[in-house]
Amino acid sequence: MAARPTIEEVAALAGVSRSTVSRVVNGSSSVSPEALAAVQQAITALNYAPNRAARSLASRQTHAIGLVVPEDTTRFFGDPFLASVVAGISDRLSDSDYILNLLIASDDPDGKMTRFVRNGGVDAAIIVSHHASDSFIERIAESVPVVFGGRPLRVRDSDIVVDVDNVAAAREAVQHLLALGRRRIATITGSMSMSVSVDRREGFRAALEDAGLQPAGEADGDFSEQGGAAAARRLIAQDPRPDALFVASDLMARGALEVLREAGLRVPDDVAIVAFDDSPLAVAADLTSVRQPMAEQGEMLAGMVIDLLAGRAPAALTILPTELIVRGSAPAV
Amino acid sequence: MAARPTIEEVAALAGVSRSTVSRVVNGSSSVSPEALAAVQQAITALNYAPNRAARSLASRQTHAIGLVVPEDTTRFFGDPFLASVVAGISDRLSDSDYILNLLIASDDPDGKMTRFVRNGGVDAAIIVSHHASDSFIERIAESVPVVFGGRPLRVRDSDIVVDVDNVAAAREAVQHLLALGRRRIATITGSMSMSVSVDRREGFRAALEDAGLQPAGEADGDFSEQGGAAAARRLIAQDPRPDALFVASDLMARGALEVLREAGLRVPDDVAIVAFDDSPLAVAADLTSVRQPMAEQGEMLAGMVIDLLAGRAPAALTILPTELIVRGSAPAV
DNA sequence: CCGACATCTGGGAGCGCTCCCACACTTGTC
DNA sequence: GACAAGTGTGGGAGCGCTCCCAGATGTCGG
Repeated sequence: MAARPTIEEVAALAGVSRSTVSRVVNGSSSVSPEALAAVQQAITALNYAPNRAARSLASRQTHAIGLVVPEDTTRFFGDPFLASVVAGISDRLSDSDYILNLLIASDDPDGKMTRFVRNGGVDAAIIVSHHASDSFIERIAESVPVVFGGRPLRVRDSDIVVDVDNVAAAREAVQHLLALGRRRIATITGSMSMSVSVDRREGFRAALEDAGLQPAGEADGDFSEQGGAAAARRLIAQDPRPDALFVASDLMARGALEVLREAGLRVPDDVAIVAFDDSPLAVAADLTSVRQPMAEQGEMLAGMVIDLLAGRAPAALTILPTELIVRGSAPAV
Repeated sequence: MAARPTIEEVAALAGVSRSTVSRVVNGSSSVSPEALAAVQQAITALNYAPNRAARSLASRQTHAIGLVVPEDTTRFFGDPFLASVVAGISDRLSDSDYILNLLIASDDPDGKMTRFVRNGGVDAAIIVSHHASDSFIERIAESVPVVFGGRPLRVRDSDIVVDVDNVAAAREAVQHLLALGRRRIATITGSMSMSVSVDRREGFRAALEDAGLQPAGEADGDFSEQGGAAAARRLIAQDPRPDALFVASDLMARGALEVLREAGLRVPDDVAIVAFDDSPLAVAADLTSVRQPMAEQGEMLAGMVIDLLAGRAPAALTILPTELIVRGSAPAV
């Protein structure tokens, strides 16, 4: 907890002016080699670290990017999708001089998070796992540039979004189950306040309709493992029992698998499963799953924010590719 | 992205001085009711939010607390222990006017995280999941007050630590297995670069020694689900096979359970298991587990940091109680 | 009726930077 | 040899706050 030297002290030691030190610190080109060397030496000698607050105040930027996740802590931590996205974001950001600020709160009752953003806590925000009810998001978008991971339910013209084609991906997943000869196909959806859930259900319904079939059940699993288990319990209690499940996330599928096992149902013989995300969970549980490039999505989100802050306008809508990864829970035909 | 009003503009509208507005914003007492009302009105009218950077610069504090987690993102997200601790910290902090800054990095190659802290990014840091090799922690502790969740391997006099008695807790866990009549007891440990792992193994050994027994195996599961599975695989390959496992975390136990099931071994009949953490995972998997108050630990860590910053010196070492929660994986005698 | 004290208020100074302009000094050009 | 066009450098101003001191006003007791 040594006293922190100021730029002025570094300048004095290096025998140059404040400005020159600032140029060195900020990597400006027009500094003579001698001055550069002297300043660098002074910096290490004094163990100088520029004051963030002063820098922010003068330059009007914080060099911080907020990742807003409107979920409670438990959910945030449990979900491999979010984990991968965060990993992607961190990865991309570690090449830049921005730092990541995780802002996790299912809602923002006292407005602390919103206030933090509005007070100039971050230069921009990435928003993932956005629910229709998250009104504080709008207040955030008013004060800072924003990029969405996953389309918000109500898109405004100015919104910048990175997403996958959930409808098409879900359709393909269900078509795989159909190709396997399954006819009583049910789905476990995510929360309907999120567009991903709505879209995947839409793809599910469309595929069945194309085949002239009715859904064998739709249950909300709320994107959690327990929710997936509960939904599976409801679905297999039906008569006739579904012979296939399209589950909107690996995590919910894991919960469902447990329930099927307890019920003595074999996967895929009795019930075939296609899940979504292709997270490490899918590998571990041998789940056929729709791969969406989660880490890439994170990287892309981060890259877009950087572009945005650099004055380059990113594309309003980016659609990333998905791919059905076939494993044991719904094997190849 | 409306222009942000300054304190000066608020003052002008309210017909008072900058200072009075500052007093209102910071909750100072000596402001007349009329002035208070006028200022509050002006603040809402202009939608004023004080500039964080300016405030930090002038007051020399950031009102941010860093949570340093020296793990990679995947591990950070997967572990229910960390999830609960973070939840506890957020909870406690949400009553204060501090915000939480998650600093997650298994190491800090370019020193960005360290630099952030040293640049005055946070007022203090909470460090959890500390490994012996994390040298950047020391640099952080040099520039900012620090509180440890879980004893670091090398404790310095000035360190403030919140922990549980891992040795005693592990001992009790193993004694439960002994009381069940198990005699070939093995353990799956966490990473040996962490004191929790060393301590729990010590408790394991001590309990066996008290009973005049030898460990039936010790395997490092690295506190991950896959690590736990791999460790279990190694342990059950031994001859004679262990009839009980003390696993140093619920997450590793989950991995082990899967392996046991695949091997056709029944729990608890063939292999009894006592795990550690008593996270939601333990409930879901019906694991007997040592409860440690994770959320409370988080709350306590946060409270201590707040105390520290308020000039109140917290106790150097706080030991939280543990309790063995008996479930199906190692039922009551 | 005046000093002693509490209560409220205003404004100067300064936090540690960045940004911009001005000023050397060099180099090249016709 | 005068002028234009670079280079590198220094310092003033200012970012939007907080902190502190001084002043204004009110209150009370002797």
